[in-house]
Amino acid sequence: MPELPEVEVVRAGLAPAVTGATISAVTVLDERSLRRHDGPSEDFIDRLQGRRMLAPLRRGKFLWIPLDASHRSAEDRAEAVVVHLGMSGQVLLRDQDTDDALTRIRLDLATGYRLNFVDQRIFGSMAIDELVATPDGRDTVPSQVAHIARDPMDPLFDDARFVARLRTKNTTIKRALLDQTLVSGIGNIYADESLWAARVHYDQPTATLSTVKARQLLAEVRVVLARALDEGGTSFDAQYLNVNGQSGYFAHSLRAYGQQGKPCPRCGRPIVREQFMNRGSHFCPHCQRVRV
DNA sequence: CGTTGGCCCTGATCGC
DNA sequence: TGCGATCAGGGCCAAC
Repeated sequence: MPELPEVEVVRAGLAPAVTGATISAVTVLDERSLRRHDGPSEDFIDRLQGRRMLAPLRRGKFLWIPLDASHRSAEDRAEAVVVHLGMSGQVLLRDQDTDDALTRIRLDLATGYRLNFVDQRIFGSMAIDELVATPDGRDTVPSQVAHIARDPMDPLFDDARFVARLRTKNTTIKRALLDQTLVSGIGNIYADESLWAARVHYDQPTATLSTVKARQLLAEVRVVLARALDEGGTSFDAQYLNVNGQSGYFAHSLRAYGQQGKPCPRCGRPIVREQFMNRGSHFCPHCQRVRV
């Protein structure tokens, strides 16, 4: 489900409710949602109950809430609650008398709020993870986030390095956009939308993209992500909702994703959907051609 | 080593 | 109404 804009909407929605709040009770309804937690659910619960949360952060599609370190000994590493929404995860901000279907983990806060981590397919997860320095030493992130690249909305994202790495890769451009170690936060929807905007075919080998074209594509990625964020993300159904259970509106602005059979907004010829990497790729065969 | 196919899962929806 | 097939926004890792 959620890509960078949707996760950022969740982060921003969570911030006022969790920052400075203390966790009073933790309920693990389905242990499979702790697959990325290094320990049993009792460990997750014990380490979280009574802890105070700091302002939530995000990189790409990963969201985390650092935990207040005040009660720990100096040798302990700082840690955070990491949330990944996978394909179908949501975080819903509720009162403590409200339950949601498919809630896998529930956090009750001393302020009276309840956070329901809801996830149909259980590809998402919550975990307590230690914070480590990023390879460039400029930031601290959960260890399970350390291997991914900065996202394109990050002021420290290195455009030149990204373009240079594209050139050395033996792969095609959509694969590269979805490779979170090259650039994070882009998923199937925004990959298709950005490629459409930049008029690049999904199967174009990255090594054959000119520097100019690569930079243009990166610029389109940023335009698409920023606009989607501005519209509250993409909601097709109840699979993506913000923390208050509301839909985003970017589905109305999609140009390629899910538009198979409809006219290309640029040239009027039908958008086509093909299978690629076990998913759908939506594109305009006229505007987006593989250039050798 | 870098790249890739297969797999992890459930529930909503659609067609018969 | 019932039921099986199909589909879904992601990430990981074994196997090549």
